[in-house]
Amino acid sequence: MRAWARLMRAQATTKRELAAGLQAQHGLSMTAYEALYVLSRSEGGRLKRVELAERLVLTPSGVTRLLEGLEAAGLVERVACDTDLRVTYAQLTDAGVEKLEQASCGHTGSVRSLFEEHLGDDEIEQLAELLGKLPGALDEGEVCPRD
Amino acid sequence: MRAWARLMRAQATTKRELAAGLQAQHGLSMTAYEALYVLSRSEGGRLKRVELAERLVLTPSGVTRLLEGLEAAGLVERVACDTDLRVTYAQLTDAGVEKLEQASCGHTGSVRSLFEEHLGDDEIEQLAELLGKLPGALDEGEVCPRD
DNA sequence: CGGGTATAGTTGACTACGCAAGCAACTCTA
DNA sequence: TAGAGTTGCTTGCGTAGTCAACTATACCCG
Repeated sequence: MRAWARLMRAQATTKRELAAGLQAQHGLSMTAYEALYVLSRSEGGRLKRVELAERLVLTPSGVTRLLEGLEAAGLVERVACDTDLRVTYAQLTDAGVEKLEQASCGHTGSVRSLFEEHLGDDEIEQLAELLGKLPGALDEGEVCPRD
Repeated sequence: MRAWARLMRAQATTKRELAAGLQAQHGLSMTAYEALYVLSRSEGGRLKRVELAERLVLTPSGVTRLLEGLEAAGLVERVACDTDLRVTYAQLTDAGVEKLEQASCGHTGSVRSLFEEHLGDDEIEQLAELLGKLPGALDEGEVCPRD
C-alpha cells in the first residue's frame, strides 16, 4: 500500500520535472519523446500504430492524436502496408532520428542525475528489477536505452 | 534508465487498471479518492488548498477544479480561515468520510491483489523503500493507509 | 501610514488523453 | 462466395489537468 502511494507520487513528480525540461529544450512532450525512442529501436524505424499504442501505454486514438503532431512536425511519416491495407506504419524520418539524437543526450542525462541524486547504483538496479515485474513491463522490444 | 522507463510504464498501466475499477464501483477518479484520503488523514479532516495540491502533486488550479466536483457532490466543503482571509480550507464532510470508507475497502483490496500478484511481500516492502527515496515522497503526513 | 512584494486562490484558454461509435479491410465458416 | 465476426484506425465528444493572467489579502520596510 505504501508502495502504491509512492509509485504514484514518484512517477508524478519525476515525470513533471523531466517533462518541463524536455519541453523547454526541444519542444517535445514526454510521450512524443518516448514515441520517437520506441520507433528508433524498432525494425526499420517503423511500427504499426497499434503496437506503438501498446508500448506507450496509450489507446489507439491517443496514438492517432500524437502522430498528428509528429507528422505535422515532419518527424514521423505514414507508410502503407502492402500486405494489409488496414494498417499504416509510423515511420521515423531522418528529421525524426536527428531530433531524437539531439534530445536524448540531454534527456537521459536529466533522468540519470535525477535518479542518482537519490539512489545508489545498486538501488537503481534493484528498483528496475522490481518494477519490471509489475504489469506493463515489456516482453520483447524492451525499452532499454544504451547503458 | 531501465528504471525510469519502467517507472513510467508500471505507473501508467496499474493506474489505468485501478482507476477503471474505482470509477465503476464508486464514481470516483483516482485523484478524487486520494484527495478524500489525504483529507481524512489530516488534522480535523481539513487542509489548505495549497497543501492539498502539494500532496496530490497537482497545481493549485487543478485543486480548484477537483474540489469543484467534490463540493458539488457534497463530499467536501469550504471553510474560511479566521486568521488569514486568503485561505479557504477544504473540509471533509460526513458524507465524504462515509464515501471514503465505502470506497477504501474495495480499493485497497484491488491495489493489494495487483501487487501481490506480481511480487512477494518482501519485494513489495523493498519497492516501497526505494520509491520513498525519490522526490515526491512526503516528509510528513505520509500517505500510509492502514496496513 | 503607504507602497512593494509575496502568497492563496480563481478563471479562461488550451492540451492530452480516454471512450464510444464508426468505417474499412481482413479472415473464417459454411 | 456470401455473410459474420474481428482488427486497424479515425473521429466526436467529454474530462482532467496545465499555464498564464488576475484579484485579494498579508507582510515588510522606509
